[in-house]
Amino acid sequence: MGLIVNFESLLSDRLAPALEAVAGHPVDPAVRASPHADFQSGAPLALARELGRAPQEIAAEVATRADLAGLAEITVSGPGFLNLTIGDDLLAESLRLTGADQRLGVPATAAPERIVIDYSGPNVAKEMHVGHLRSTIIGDALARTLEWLGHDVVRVNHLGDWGTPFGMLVEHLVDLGGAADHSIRDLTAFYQDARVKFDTDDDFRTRARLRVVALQSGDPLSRDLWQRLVAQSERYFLDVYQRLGVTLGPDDFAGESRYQDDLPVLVAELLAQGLLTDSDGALCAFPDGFTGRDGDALPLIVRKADGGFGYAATDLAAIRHRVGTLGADRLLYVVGAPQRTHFEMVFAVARKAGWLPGGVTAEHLGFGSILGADGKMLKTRAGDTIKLAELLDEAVARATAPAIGIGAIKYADLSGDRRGDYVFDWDRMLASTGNTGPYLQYAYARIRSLFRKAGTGPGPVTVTEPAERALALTLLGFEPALRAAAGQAEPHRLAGYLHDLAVAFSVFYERCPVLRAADDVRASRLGLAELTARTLHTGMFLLGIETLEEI
RNA sequence: GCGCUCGUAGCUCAGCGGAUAGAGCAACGGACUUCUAAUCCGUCGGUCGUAGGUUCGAAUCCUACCGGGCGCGCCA
Repeated sequence: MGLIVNFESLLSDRLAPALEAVAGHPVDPAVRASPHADFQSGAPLALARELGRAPQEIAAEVATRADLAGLAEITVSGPGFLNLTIGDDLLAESLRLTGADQRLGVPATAAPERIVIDYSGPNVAKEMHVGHLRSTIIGDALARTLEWLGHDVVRVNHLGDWGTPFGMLVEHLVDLGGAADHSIRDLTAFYQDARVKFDTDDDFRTRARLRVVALQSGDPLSRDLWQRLVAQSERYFLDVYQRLGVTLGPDDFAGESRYQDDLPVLVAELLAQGLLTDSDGALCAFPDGFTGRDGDALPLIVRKADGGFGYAATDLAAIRHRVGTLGADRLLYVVGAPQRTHFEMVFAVARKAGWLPGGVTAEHLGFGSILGADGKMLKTRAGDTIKLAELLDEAVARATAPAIGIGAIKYADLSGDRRGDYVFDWDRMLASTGNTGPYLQYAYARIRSLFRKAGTGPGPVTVTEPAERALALTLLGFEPALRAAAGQAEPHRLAGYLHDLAVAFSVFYERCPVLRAADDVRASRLGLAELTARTLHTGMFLLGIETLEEI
């Protein structure tokens, strides 16, 4: 169901008429959470100049006129702020309503959209490395969140499973006898061996090029060998996803190869619309507003001079498919920041070609890099890229439980603004204090421990102590936090909220004995604890962070 | 060169138009016969890169500059 108790909007609704009466026209009450009260409105300050009156005077008049009966106390404060304090009974009643709701007071969206989220996207025949971590974690958190809010989410794992490297890889497999059953570790060495041969052996290079042609023209042997590489890689990816607690499954793979038959059609459509220009044999689109190093228009190369297709063509084909066939209303790409220009160009061309109609939005959700302690891109001491599987191994080894190690990595990634770079630091992410995964997991485990010992269940909540009040208010902030996180594709807003909640609970836990309290108080505090546990659990689930019953 | 992005406490980060800029770590000092002290409380610590501008009000918006990162025609 979802029954919202959103004090900001409730207060706004009550203040708006009073403000309008004083100002003579509608005014945004601008209600915000406040450090000086539960909520505040700064609207009178904005009106002072216009009305030629002192802001305190305006605030006083608004306070007098506003009908806040049964909702809040209002006082004038400071230079002309309106401080709003919710009544304790209303707080308790709001908690009751929220607690009685399966969805913790968060209604499913009234306007569900079909949202296609493109994330993770590793390369076949290559091991996943830290470079795939952020896309996988952030994309999954967004997928979980949007889905829970009632949207129809389609996860797409845009595998790198096609293109010239596969001529080389398949040819190398032929050289090795074709039937060998390689592990993915073998495949990493396999890839490097193939690469070396490609770079040093002219004969092999020629065969590799012919192999690409054979593969792309459907030669059965080539396809079979290629398919083995793909299947084996997919098994490995799924294993990593399972360890990471990521919701990408076998049905979500949609590699670049899937669009190969669409590419000639796509080129024909673009040509027919006059959107392509021949440039030294390559077919390029030149969307408006993009310039290169020399100041000339920047090309989006759709078909290379050798007749092959690059990633621009595949990305265009993917849009065409996601909108035309999957019926997407919204396309999200959780892909590193460096590809920003590329996607802007692809979107521009797709718009012009009509594959992205007006009602459909496409967003590139970029993210920063993971840096080492030296402030540079995270690498091993030897300077190699760090394999994801090994990173997960280390996380598990360093933590007291696998879920804590994995949760620490994921939370570290989700707790900061995704656009910024972040410094990877085991000690910090595994710390039990601060804005970390372990801190949230610990808070949750403490609550579960309470219930194991309680013997009785929670009862009606009454709010009296300051720590109870603070916790109650924080609990009721779940819905706005979630809305902010989903609306702007910023998981760190939800993460920050969960940390605030865990802190509010910890303070409550220190100051307000639960099990030793007298009957009614005990039941009430168990009620607060239970709602906290449910909120933490839900929020952590939406971020993809596992909860533990005990630590 | 052009474009994007980021410069907030010693460190790692929140805050992104409103009241004395907040956390965690680090440093120092407190709280466990008491529900998980993997916790909590306190102290110390900031010309919010610089300079202008807009505004009643700017870390937040605009402009310029400085500094870091990234991108800019056949890799994805």
